[in-house]
Amino acid sequence: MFFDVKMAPDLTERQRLLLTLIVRDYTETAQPVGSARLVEHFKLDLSTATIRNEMVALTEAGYLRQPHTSAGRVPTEEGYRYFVTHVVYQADLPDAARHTISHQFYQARQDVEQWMPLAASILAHQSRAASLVTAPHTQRARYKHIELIATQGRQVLMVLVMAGGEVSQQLLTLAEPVSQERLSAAANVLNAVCMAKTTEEIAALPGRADALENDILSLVLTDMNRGEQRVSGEIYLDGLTNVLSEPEFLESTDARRAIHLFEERSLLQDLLARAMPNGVGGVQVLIGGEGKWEELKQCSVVLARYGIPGQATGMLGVFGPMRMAYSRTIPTVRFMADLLSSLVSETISGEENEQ
Amino acid sequence: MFFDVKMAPDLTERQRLLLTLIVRDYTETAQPVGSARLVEHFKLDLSTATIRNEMVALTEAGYLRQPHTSAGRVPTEEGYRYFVTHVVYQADLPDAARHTISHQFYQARQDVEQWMPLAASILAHQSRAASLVTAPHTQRARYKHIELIATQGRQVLMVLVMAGGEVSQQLLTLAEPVSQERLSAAANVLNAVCMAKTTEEIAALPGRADALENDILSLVLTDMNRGEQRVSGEIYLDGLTNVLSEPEFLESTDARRAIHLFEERSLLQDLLARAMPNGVGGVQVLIGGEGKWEELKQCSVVLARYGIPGQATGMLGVFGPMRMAYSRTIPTVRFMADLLSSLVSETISGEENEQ
DNA sequence: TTTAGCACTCTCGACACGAGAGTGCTAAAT
DNA sequence: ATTTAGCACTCTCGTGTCGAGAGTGCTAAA
Repeated sequence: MFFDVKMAPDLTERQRLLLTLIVRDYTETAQPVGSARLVEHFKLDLSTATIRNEMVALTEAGYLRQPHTSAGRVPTEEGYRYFVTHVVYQADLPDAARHTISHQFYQARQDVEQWMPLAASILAHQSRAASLVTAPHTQRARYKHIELIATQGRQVLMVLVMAGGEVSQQLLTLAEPVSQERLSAAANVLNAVCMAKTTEEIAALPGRADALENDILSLVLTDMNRGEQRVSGEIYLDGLTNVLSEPEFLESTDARRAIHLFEERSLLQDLLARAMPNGVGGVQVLIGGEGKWEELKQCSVVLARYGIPGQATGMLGVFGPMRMAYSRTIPTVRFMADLLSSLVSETISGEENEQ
Repeated sequence: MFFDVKMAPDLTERQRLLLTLIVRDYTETAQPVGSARLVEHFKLDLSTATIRNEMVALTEAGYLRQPHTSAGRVPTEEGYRYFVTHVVYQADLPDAARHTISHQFYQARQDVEQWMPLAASILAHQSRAASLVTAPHTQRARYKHIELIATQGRQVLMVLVMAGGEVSQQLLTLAEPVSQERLSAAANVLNAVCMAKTTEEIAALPGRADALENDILSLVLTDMNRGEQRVSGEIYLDGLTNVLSEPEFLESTDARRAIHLFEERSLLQDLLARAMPNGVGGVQVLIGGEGKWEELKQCSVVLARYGIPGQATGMLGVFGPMRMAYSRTIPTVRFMADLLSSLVSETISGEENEQ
């Protein structure tokens, strides 16, 4: 979906500069930028007339548009896309930012449960927009461990651990009370039998003689299946208020629809699934919904997948108005994806992977 | 903070009726309601002039106000409070709603992790506002079970279960690799020693001879302490978009501040802690921030605590504009609190508590 | 005590008008 | 051939005016 540099030779160097400046200025001020504003604010050594001439070229090329006759120019979706692919895409995050982020994660490396909210918070703060992070998800769940803990009566807490470190809990109500010893025995048997197996392999096992073990086993299977069917685990959001105070969200009703997308988790999962079919790697930038998402008309989403392809991956990204600070957002998203990838690989493989 | 019925005898029966109708109409339409509108919409057997006379009385009593000279009346904070305490407070949720809610929970009773998001979703849907639910939290954490699971290398997953059913996971990096057998042995020892003990009791134990056990034990303690210091566990939100589309949130900047309150979890926890010092029981209604919360100027919050006092309690509530459908919200919140209380008591005590 | 009547006040939408911003075009300058 | 100055043109936006309409408070009659 990205243009190659050589495929867009239709802009002179100066036009490219002007487009860049217009995008930069507009993302800051949210005001259409005119020729005079451009020359004074960026101290250009050109007259406004020259700039106006270039502007008509950029407008005809489809990168700019005028809200009305006597207004300045505003980037179109193509304008943003040009800016993203040609100017900012390969930019790196400044060292200072890299260090502070690494530091924050170093402090939280102990506690896996803090990773996701921390990542969401950092993303939201750095990009000054809304962020989303999904927990890493094992595409092919592998059984690691089960624990059965008796509470009083017939209630039993089942804790199921996957190879990737995912943990799911469930409260069962048995037909009759069972002692902790009995439960532990059953758990031990199942742990021995199912170790490192996938759903299919477990399903293919011969049925257990013991009724209790059999019941638990089927629950384990449904639980693992449910995990696999989800596109990804829980979704962590942060920074919605950042985006709420942007001027384009003050009135426009279709901005409100976009936020609705974020609350309805199923919609969001659908978006993630369809936006990123590919593996870990590049940062995907969805500008204005790309015609596919009506709800994202005025918005942009910067997404990346992290983790280890084929084993456990999750997604993270930033959501904001189309007029977004891509030059800050894209490097941040890429860096965070790399960082989380290395954390996940430490967890799974146990290899020490200082970065 | 509630008025007693006998403390507010300053309203005649008819004035109370009119106040009720005005509140009802205003919560629906968000438009100031005038005398003519009142008589035609509710088919009153009175003239508009009579109603106007009563309105001046209600206005002088502080229950109504006029946005401007030629506008209808709008309830004041005192007006809402009167309505809440005298008209709607003891109202019950209709049977139909009770049944559907019970049904939804019955289907999800198996899976503890679904309770909170489900409760938040139901609250948001029923009240058509934003909802929040905190996980039940054991005020005095009691150790129940620990599980240590080796991943490759020096990484160990620790799963700690409390008596109330809370589970916390943590990823440890040991100084040197340790076998699963060794870990299981240590876990068994700790489980035997710490069973059903509180933080203080565990801290008072003599140090373990074994270095591994000692290390784990101190981690357990910090983890339990962290749980106790939190006002409550994770906070589940839902329905923010409901409240976002309300007219008072379209422009007003201080409505935006209120939403900010919801994102900054620490602020929210502070609010919850200060709003509900007391135990389980009544539903607390905060109207317009009650002078204590600047951020909630135009908003109301309906809160209740649920669970078993002294053992495990959580909070749930609804957040919306001051112009909120209290007559639907308050009974829903009360019912949900009761429902969750009985679920929690099942989990803790294991008693079957059909409701 | 209720109601009809009426003058009064205030909001709100429509309309007009002028200032200002920004443009496109043309012709001169480099 | 490119850049620039100049200028007419168009459009937005804020302001002011105006009239219609809504809703009130008051007074006097029922």
